[in-house]
Amino acid sequence: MDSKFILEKSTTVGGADFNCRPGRSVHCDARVPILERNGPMPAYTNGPVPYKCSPDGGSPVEVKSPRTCFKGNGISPGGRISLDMEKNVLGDQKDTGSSGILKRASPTCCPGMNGQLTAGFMQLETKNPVKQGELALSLKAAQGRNVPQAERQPFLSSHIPVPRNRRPSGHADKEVMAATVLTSLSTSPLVLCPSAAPTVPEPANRVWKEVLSASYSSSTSGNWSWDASDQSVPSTPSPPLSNDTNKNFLLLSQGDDVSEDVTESTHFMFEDPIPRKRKNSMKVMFKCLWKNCEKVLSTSSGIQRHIRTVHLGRNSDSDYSDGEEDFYYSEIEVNMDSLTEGLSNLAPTSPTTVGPPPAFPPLLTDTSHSENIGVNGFQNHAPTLLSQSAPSALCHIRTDHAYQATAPVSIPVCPELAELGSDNGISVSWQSPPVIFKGASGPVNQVRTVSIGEKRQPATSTHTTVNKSHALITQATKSTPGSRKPRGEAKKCRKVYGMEKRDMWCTACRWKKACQRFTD
DNA sequence: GATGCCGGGTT
DNA sequence: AACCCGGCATC
Repeated sequence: MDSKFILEKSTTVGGADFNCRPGRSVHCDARVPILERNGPMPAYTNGPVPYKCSPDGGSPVEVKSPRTCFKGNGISPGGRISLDMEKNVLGDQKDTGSSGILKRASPTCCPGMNGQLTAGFMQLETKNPVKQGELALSLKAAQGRNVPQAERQPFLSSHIPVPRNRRPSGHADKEVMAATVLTSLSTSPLVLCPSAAPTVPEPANRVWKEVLSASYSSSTSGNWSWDASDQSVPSTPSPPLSNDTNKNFLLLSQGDDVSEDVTESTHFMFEDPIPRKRKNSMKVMFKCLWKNCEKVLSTSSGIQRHIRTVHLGRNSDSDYSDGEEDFYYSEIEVNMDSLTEGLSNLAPTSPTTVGPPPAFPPLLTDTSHSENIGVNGFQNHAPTLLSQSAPSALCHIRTDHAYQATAPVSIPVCPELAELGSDNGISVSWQSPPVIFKGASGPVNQVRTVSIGEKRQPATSTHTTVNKSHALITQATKSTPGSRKPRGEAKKCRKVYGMEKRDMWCTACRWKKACQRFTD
């Protein structure tokens, strides 16, 4: 059941996939704390917390969430989480196992979370009467003001019906309210007790339900507009609430690109022909690697346009691209499950705090090893434009070694490219070796290898082709069967990195084999 | 001489 | 299969 899945996942943020490996794993692994994707969160888990989740009109489904509260060590969710997050950002990787998720709960990493979780918790019915009462009291005003009486559903203790006719309305206050509710809920000691009174006072429950509904409604009336497919979501039996949450989360930090690619993003998030398919929840996204910019879009064109217009100062009206943008974004795999989980867990920590995104994820702050890689693959992916403020915390960048990769998307990058950024007064380190991003979801549909010359000067592509043709002819004429191929023109790892940085070579070069990174 | 990498050996 | 290196062709 989708709802179950969504709810379940939304309460296990700990699974957020943070295994980012930009460029070379050698540096990346050392810098980036890799959080256990599926590991338990012992520090914050005191046993399953039963919830009942039911789709619209459906029967309740009990979901045992490993984490919805932060009681664990008796710490206050908000403060402790932020502290842990800072620690994690600073590189402390020792205790990622126990608090990995919470570390990423910092508002600085996931700004704008206060509104989203509400959607994720929409159909959640807690068995905690006390909390329900608190919720009712604290949110009653908001409910009465924002939820039309007609939309109020008759109370059913077994499930929470989702209003079918949600209307957009002012949502800021409701989001805050909902976040507050979630905070209260997450901190409630009774939440930890599955044996708590199973029945919930009707008024409280209703208010709770309405709060969530209102929040959900507000979440759908934010910065984007629903297309036809989207509008069906709230009324479908199993609305992809997690998707909504994700979308909200991703869009909040998006800024100027939100409106222009709204349709794409909604398609991306909602037009999944097989919504129940959760085996492969990884989505290929494109993350801007510009310093202090963590924009994540779902399409390469979108991220290119973003980089071109925002960072490179190019004419936004022109679609012309010289390819330079390719080197300022990277392809990442976003674990949608993790996103959902992250939303659910992060919001309660600081529901009203929408802090600016961190300067850059820890893995990228080290400019000497920054992996400013251009990656362009999966172009046939459903057009989408999404953005999130904490992609590094929830995204998974997979990089396979060039020599070992099979049909990867590879973008050779040379140090010379660093100068490209300085043309615009921007200093960017390009010492990192090129990387190959290979999507985890099946075969690569498109392989694009771009050498520096080719990439930078599309106009000369024909010239390059001519040269290559010539080289082939020359080779054919002078080569004999069994003879070695002529030496490639591209700089190899040895030349790019030098002997002193031999560890940065591709494996093939290290083994004195044909370079797999700078292929000809 | 530096570089690229084939071919073959070792683990 | 991963790793390493002698040796040769190429620049």
